[in-house]
Amino acid sequence: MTGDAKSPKGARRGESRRAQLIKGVLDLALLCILKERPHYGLEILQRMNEEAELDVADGTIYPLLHRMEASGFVSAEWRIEGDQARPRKYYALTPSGVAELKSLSADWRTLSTRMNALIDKSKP
Amino acid sequence: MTGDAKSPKGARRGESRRAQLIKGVLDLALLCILKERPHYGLEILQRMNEEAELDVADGTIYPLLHRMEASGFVSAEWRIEGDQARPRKYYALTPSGVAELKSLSADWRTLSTRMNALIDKSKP
DNA sequence: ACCAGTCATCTTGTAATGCAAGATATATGA
DNA sequence: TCATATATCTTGCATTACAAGATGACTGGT
Repeated sequence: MTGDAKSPKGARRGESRRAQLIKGVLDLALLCILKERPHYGLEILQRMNEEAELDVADGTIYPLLHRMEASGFVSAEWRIEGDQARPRKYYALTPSGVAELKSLSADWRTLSTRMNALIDKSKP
Repeated sequence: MTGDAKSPKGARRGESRRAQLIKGVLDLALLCILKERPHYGLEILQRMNEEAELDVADGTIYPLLHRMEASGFVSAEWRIEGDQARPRKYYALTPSGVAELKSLSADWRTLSTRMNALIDKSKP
């Protein structure tokens, strides 16, 4: 009746990091960018658009940053840099965020390897 | 007031194929698999899980197939194969699906190149 | 001083979709 | 007959990328 005898029932949603990866390359991109140095919001946006060509909107980046902060991967701090007058909110990687980056990028490597193999296989 | 002086409206983000890609590597994987030969639903599921390690559920694959069919990329046909008794629904690529595969895999190549560059840059 | 534009952050509403769980139906074997 | 396996499909929920809007503060032109 249930027809689903093999599915691991204990695995509630949110455990599967692979699903996360498939949906959000954005998470990985963000962690990579913050690994280099702290950035503020619009700066991240610019780097994603120009460098990674991900074509992200600011309505995407701020909720993403807040999710990452709530997960403990990112910390935020208002700061005044150099000669600019207004403070900007700088986001930085936490140690736990560094670990997450390591884990996510390993997952990415696996996924991209498999996908490339699939694509090659589908060619003459 | 509206603070909306910057939006270059028009064609900007309409297509969203990139968003599609980011979210759904599944689409690409499906097209690749069907390019080789027609498959029926659970067969696709097995290949995705074993070969691509995408960890997909059947509640994912059937809606995906129906979307692809509605988009004209995939055609479906009940068929009886060899000695098995019950018919299975075989899905195959249409010419338009082949074109979509070509387009999507080009997008994939771009994305994976940029992501790998980002990841490399974030390393010591 | 005033006003328009820019920078920067944040919120809201919508649409897409992956997924667990359930429903349905048929064939096979105990 | 009943349980199991195969196979397809549906439903409800949670996530989330995005457009559009809101807010506030500084700057430059007049």
